[in-house]
This record gives sequence, C-alpha cells and structure tokens, in this order.
Amino acid sequence: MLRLSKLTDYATVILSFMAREKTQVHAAMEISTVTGIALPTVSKILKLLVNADVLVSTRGAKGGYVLARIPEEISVAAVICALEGPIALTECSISHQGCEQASGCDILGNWSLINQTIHNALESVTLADLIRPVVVPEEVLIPVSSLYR
Amino acid sequence: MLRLSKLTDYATVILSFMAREKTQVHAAMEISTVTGIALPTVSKILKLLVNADVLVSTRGAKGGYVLARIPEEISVAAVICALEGPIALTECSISHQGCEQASGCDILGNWSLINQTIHNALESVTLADLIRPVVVPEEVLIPVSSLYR
DNA sequence: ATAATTAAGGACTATTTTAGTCCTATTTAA
DNA sequence: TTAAATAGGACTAAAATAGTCCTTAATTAT
Repeated sequence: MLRLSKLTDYATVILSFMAREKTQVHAAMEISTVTGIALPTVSKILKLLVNADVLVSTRGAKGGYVLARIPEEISVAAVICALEGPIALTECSISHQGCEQASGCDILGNWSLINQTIHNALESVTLADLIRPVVVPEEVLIPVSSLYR
Repeated sequence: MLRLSKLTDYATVILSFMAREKTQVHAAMEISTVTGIALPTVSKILKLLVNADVLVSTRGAKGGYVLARIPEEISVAAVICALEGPIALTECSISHQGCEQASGCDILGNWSLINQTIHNALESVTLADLIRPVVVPEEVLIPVSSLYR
C-alpha cells in the first residue's frame, strides 16, 4: 500500500499545529492535549523530530519545542526521514549486500531512479504547503518517463 | 522508510524475467527455479498478479503464466497495487472515516495531492523501463511545488 | 538551595502487518 | 484416467510498528 506509518501521520498533525503558532514554545503535554494523541507517543515523536533537526527543544520549566526553521523550509521528505529513516522503496537501495537475486537484479539501477523521483517529489512539498488551503491543480506534469530515452 | 514489501520486490524480479521471454508460458515451478524464490511464495505472488490483470494464467498440464500485456503497458504502479493494494501514503487517503484528528486535518486535501504526484510517478514507469539498461538522466525535473500557487 | 517542571534516552511490551507454508479443489492435456 | 498445473483459502511464523514506562538531566521559580 506504500503507506506512511501512523507515527509519521501524527507527526504531520503535530507539526501543522506548531506551524500555525510557530513563534511559541509548546510543551509535549500541551501538544498531547491539543492533538488528542497520547502523551508518551507525542514525546516519542517530538524526540525523533529534534534528532532530525526539524524541531529545537529547551529543557526545564517553561521549556518545550519549536520549529527549527520556518515552515517553508521544512520538507515533507525531512519529516518522513525523521520518523522512518531514509526514503527508499527497495531494501537494495539502501544496502546491496545480501541481495541474492543477482540474476534478476539489473533492475536495481532503475529502481534507484524511481526512488530519486519520489524523493524529489517529497522534498519539494513543505510544511507550509501542507497547512495551506487546498488548491486543485490545473495540470499535473510528472515527466518521469523522460528519465529514460 | 516508505518502502515496498518484499513480495513486491520479488514480483519485479519475476516480472522482469517474464518480460525478457514474454511470449512463453512459464509454470510457477519454473519461475521458482529460475529466480530462487520458494515455490509457495512464487505461487502466491503469481496469483495476486493474475487477479490484478497483470498476468494471464492457463490451468492444467502445459499451463502457466504469461504477461497480460506488453511490458511497455505494465506500469510499476499496477504491480505495486496488485501486491499491496491502492497506493496511498496516509490511512485517511483511503477512507476518512474514523479519523479522530479532525482539528489538525486540513492537511488531508494536500496529502491527496502528494499521493497523486507519487502515483503519477509510479504510473509513468513501466516494466519495460525496469529491464532497460540504466541511463543516468541529464536533468530531473519534478515541479510538484507548481501544484500550489 | 530546593522543589517543580520539562525534555532525553533507552528498555520494554503489545499489537499489527507481512511473509511464508500448506491443503484441497479445479482445470486441461496426453 | 492420470499427471500436471493453477485457484482459493486457511493457517503459522516472523518481523516491524506502535505504544508505554522508567530513570536521568536540565532549567526555572520559589
């Protein structure tokens, strides 16, 4: 189904809330209350986002989390990476060792093109786009086939 | 990690083998031997591909599987769909009922654009592309950001 | 100083998904 | 009629994901 994990989904909900009030510091507790996601789960997600430099944290009383950058500079790819590790459709794309399908695996090179394509797509969508009102595009142009000649 | 399942990976290996000898009928047993994937697993994958009209099967002695269309007309999206169901990054994108994150979920509309983008990307790559020798693209142009104005 | 508040890090359990196997029925060719 | 195949579905095992909890560290307010 090629889907994102629940945690990534939660992360976009959390980040979109934070993006709307981007100057304020929010504690994990507050975010949990606002989003309705259980506190331990919120904490886990926030920690991952800090490690990936999507958020910045301050400890102690009055501490909490803020966006590390403006929403325009936080890509969906960065969020996915933070929660799920590197974006790669196939196991091989990450490490090729242990791939026993040597015979059928000329495929590999071309998969990496597809990975790149999807990565670029996710890189070009930002948090700012996610919180923007929906716009129906007039045309959708994805010239992936042009990668091959 | 946004990755495909192993079964989908196997499927591409199987299909690329079949695409190279696209006129011949191949039995599950033969495909298992050639690819090194265990027979029960190969069978399971082949069944799914038949149900999704990617392959056509004939029963009985001398039966087996052939591609339903020429490789140029079998998209990677179709293969992923066959093995993993509809391509959608978020749960919401499939069915919105039961989504409790009503407050933060203006996001939904824009996610569907991203889903569409990725679907288009996978739709535009075919089995023929996968078995083609690798070409390094001169430029990669993905104007997703143009979807928003 | 001390207490209260808040994040960091990591270990752990439970749940769900995915992978893989196997059995029985059906179809077709020789 | 027999052997060779696929069809369909039930089932088990393994792995990944989600979710919780505990202990430590940092900061602020009293």
